[in-house]
Amino acid sequence: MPVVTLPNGTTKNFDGPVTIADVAASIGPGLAKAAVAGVVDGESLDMAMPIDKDVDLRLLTAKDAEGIDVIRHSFAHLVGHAVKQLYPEAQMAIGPVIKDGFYYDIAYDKPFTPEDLEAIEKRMKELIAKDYEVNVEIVNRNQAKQAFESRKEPYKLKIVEEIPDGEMIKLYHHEEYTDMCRGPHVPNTRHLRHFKLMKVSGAYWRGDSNNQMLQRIYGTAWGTEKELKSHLTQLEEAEKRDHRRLGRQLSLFHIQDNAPGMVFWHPPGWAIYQKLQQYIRRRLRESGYQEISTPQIVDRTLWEKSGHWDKFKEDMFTTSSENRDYAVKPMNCPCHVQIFNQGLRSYKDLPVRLSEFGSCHRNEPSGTLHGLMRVRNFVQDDGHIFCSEDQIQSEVSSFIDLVFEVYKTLGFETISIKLSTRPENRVGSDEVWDKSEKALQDALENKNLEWELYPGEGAFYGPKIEFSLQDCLGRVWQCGTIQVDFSMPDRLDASFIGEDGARHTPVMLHRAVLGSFERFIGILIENYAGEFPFWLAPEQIRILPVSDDARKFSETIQKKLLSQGIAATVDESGERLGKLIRNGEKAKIPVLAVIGAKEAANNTVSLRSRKNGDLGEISIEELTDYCNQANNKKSEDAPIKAVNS
RNA sequence: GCCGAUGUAGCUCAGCCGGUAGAGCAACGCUUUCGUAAAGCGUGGGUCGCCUGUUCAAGUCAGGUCAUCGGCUCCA
Repeated sequence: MPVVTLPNGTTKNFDGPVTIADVAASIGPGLAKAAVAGVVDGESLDMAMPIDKDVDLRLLTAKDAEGIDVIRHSFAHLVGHAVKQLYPEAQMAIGPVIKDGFYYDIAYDKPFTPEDLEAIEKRMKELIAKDYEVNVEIVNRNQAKQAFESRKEPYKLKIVEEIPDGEMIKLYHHEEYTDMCRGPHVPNTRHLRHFKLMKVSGAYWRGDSNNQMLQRIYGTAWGTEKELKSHLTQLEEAEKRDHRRLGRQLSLFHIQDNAPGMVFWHPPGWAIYQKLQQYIRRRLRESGYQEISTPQIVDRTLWEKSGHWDKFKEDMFTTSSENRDYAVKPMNCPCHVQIFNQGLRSYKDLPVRLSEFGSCHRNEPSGTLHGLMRVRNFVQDDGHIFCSEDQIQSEVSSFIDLVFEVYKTLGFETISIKLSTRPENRVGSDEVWDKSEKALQDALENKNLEWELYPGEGAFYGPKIEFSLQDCLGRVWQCGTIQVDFSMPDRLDASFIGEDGARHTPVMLHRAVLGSFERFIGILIENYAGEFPFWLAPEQIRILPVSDDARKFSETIQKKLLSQGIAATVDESGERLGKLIRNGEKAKIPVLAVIGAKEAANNTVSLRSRKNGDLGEISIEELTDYCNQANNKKSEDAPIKAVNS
């Protein structure tokens, strides 16, 4: 006599065993039709699964995130169904749910072409239209093996072998196609409607680069057509914001064949870079850092001593001269230790905070390069804090404040934090690990911050905190980090004289706020869609002379603005005003200043903002005041306020 | 590094079954001196990524190579 309790607290009594589908039907025909699976006492199960005891039940539909995941998972099976009909020789590996969709890894001799993808999608739509029942069957290991032996599915067999004893094995029958899955799956393909196959790519079996490469078919799937459309629109929007595309359009930078992964910054891009760097430089100075600069190329022996040569020599660029081998620095820390090591340090000197905008080269594999986001030459806003163990917590604490302040200034409000603790292979005693992990954790907790723990994910030399920010499209980018290092100061002979008069080894904190300028500017370009806030904009004000008569006055105004550090230009092209405005808007300039006979007579300019159009006249003094304020406060578009107030 | 795709004018792209390249925008010139997202007319511009091969003939076919793009792996 099972009693089923629903989420709203109501109960349903049944005379004997029922299925989840039966319960749904007893609640109402609408729900029975919409339900794709049920959660029974916390476990997600198929609609066909029986209930023979008292349980809590929650039904899943396309309106629940979990329900959509069931739908996505079933879409993966549908790929299998279609692929096996079209390409019977193909062997199915795994087909899981991912963010926004699903994929299926498939072994097949011939590469799938975009035409194949279209054919598969078409066949999937035909299968969906049949509204066929998906039947789930619980089997034992031998039955599962037999099924996939006869179906010639070697990858499925390997998976069967690895299912732990006692775990339920379920086969899902989609007409003649059979797949294996933990489930649950939709009971009928009528739940599968709103999807699109996106792309094919290679993927290693089990994600191991020693294994065979399979073909992965990616798809996106949603509960409603509207959600699908909006997802596709968002992808288009992301493409429009692509920093490589905007980088070309706005002439910010380029990368060319003979210097793969290295950036040629154009004047506008370099202007942004400079403003960002000057801002960070100032913030670091205010936070007690001393800026330094260290060599690009250092003798191999230093890298041997630091341990980098052993681990990363393949990824370093090397050169030689007069029988000495050198490496181009892949990171700045060993050089920073060299500066710390000059002269004798006392405990009274600690913490020593050294910062460098250090240009590093790493020979990243060719296939990983990606615009500004993954390059071979980048500049870190790097810094190393040499301190005592007791100082770790307060240093970490003030670093966290710095990260939050900088991200906020740069337009990012949503920040997530990861704490990674000791891995299996590590250096340093457990006591020191205990102490430094606690220091990081205490620093986070004292600020009431939410953070996620990643046990075992720390570096071999110490635990770390990583900061990720979320951009306006919801994408998450890991940027800042602070890492405790017990190893390098010792390897490179760093020491200080303690209160006791003896030599001690300092702890070293590696830290960066932005990470790399290249990547961070890439993120900024995409976050702002190329429409940089006033203070960061490479061209802040473009003056548009209505006719040639206005040129003289335009140039006078430009000089005045330039002399106050405001990036102003005059459009000398001689086009008509409509065209000048169009070009200014396309160049995403925050403020356009129109100057004609009227303005020249009144000693004013007429402003037009990127966001709000024509704003009317403003005096030159007011304009410069507000621009200076905007530059200092790093606010968005202050000249607009000037006119409105 | 691995799998697949791509590489033609400054940019975006077309170019069929091999017969020595084309559009729009941009640039340049002339006319126009203009008031809030495109004035009109005209002109110039290409070693078709690079190398080798097949062919009477290669942007087009084949092999190699470099780079880029989408993923995978990696990211000290």
